[in-house]
Amino acid sequence: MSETPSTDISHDQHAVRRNKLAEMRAAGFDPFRANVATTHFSQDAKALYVEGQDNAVTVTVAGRLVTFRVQGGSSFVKVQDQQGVIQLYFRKDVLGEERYLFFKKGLDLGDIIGVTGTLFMTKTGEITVRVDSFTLVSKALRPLPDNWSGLTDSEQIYRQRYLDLIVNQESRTRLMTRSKIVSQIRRFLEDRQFLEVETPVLQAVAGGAAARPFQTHHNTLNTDFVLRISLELYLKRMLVGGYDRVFEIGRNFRNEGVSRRHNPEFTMLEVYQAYSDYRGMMTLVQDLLLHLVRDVVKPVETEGEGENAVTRPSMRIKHAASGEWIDFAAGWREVKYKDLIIEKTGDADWFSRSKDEKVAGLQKLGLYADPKWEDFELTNEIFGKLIEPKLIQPTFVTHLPKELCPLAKITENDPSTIDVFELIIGGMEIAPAYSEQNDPDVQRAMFEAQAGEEQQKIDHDFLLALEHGMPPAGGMGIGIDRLCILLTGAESIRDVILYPQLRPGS
RNA sequence: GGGUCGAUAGCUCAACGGUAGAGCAGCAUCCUUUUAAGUUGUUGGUUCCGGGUUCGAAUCCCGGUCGACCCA
Repeated sequence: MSETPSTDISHDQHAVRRNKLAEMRAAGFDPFRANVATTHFSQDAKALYVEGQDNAVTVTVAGRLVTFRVQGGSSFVKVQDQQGVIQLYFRKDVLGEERYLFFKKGLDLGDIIGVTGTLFMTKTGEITVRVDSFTLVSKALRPLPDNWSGLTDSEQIYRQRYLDLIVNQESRTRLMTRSKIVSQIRRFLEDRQFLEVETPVLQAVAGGAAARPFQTHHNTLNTDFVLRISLELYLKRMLVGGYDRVFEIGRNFRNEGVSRRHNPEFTMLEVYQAYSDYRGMMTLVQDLLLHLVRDVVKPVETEGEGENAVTRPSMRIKHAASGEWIDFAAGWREVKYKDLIIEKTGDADWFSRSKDEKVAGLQKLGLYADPKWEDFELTNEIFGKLIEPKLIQPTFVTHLPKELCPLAKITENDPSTIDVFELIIGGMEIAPAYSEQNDPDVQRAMFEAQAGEEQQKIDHDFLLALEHGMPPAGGMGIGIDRLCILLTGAESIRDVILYPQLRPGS
């Protein structure tokens, strides 16, 4: 140990950067008070370059420094903005001794700068800005993760998503695709005269689904509330109110497990269309998904190899979990729930079997069967465990058992099923849709049958609304997060949610 | 909730009972068209936290925190 404390901070990047900032401020320049009037984003700027006409166009662009290569009196750096990366060329003889020194010594990877200069093409063919002037507009006091290896620690990726977005290009584009998907869903529905509405998150009764809600409390009303678990019941009130086509894209909250496919808060789209039914919803959801694949995801397929390779638009997306290609352009399969069960069990009389026989049937299929389960739960275990995960290509499963949803119309010639479908793609439930129940008496009876002893959980205000008359309607929901998993080929819901739920860090 | 695995420099990773290392980044140096990484030199560690075993622990054991995967 040395007698005198070392003042060498060259190893401490945070301290080095703070020193540089302090020197700038001492010299009368504060980067955090500076700004730049940009004229273009990076890719828009590059698009202005005309082949062979170097230095004809002047642009002002800004972004974060992501590469920094000094070659003596000239330097190449790259900045990244929302659109991507653009290369900048700094020369000592253009900028002058003092500014070039500031550039070389004052700037660090991660800093945000603005530059004005002219477009030219380097001898290796990259469109580049020849910098006439530059401004530091934000100093990064912390170093970036290594731009080459990226950020791999999943915890840091989720907790410090901004770092992930800066250095991991896959995350950048995947989460941008999510934004575009949501935006295009809105446009698609608005083009069909659907109105976007916003309904309460804080509710007295959490209805519309079977899930455990989060509880909260309003102080001045001195009332307990729950966070909504679905959008359904308030949107149907809109149908009663005469909004014939409505939708909402909103956050739902379910106080349940966290997994690769579940986040406690997640985004749902729900759509209701008066004078339609579940078959109308089939057309709507298929049109919507084809639009999203064609115009947002824009998959391409490559044929041939090397120089002869040709890429052309495709409608196929690779399913990350199975490696199978999901073909959206092929005819979408439609099959009844009962037929799938009969096919899987090999028992044409499955639905008239006793409960004991069903328990035995599950065990024969290698499934755990809890004797406390109801008949429909036993059957649905087969669907959930053995059938749904295998439905990779888009499949409408129709006519589910009526116990699975109390809000849909009973099938006219089969009182054991309801007029609904579940769209399964990639082994995941993507979109359920119903012919909505609008008979207030049937609806009340269904609620009471399901609620059992928990009568206080029935939304009587919703039943009152139905008694005023709700038009017949088709309703459909899409889990936006799962849709994004599917369309971006992600492996986990955390990859398509900017800030997935984690335990608070230390 | 249960099981398995993991946490080492700013980032990516080695070291698996015997002096904690490398690449990138940083710092210094030379370099005016480079494409992850130009030259030469060089700094940098509470090995997640707390106990224990041992002459000696990043490493073995126990407890905890956080994360990933699988199961419920």
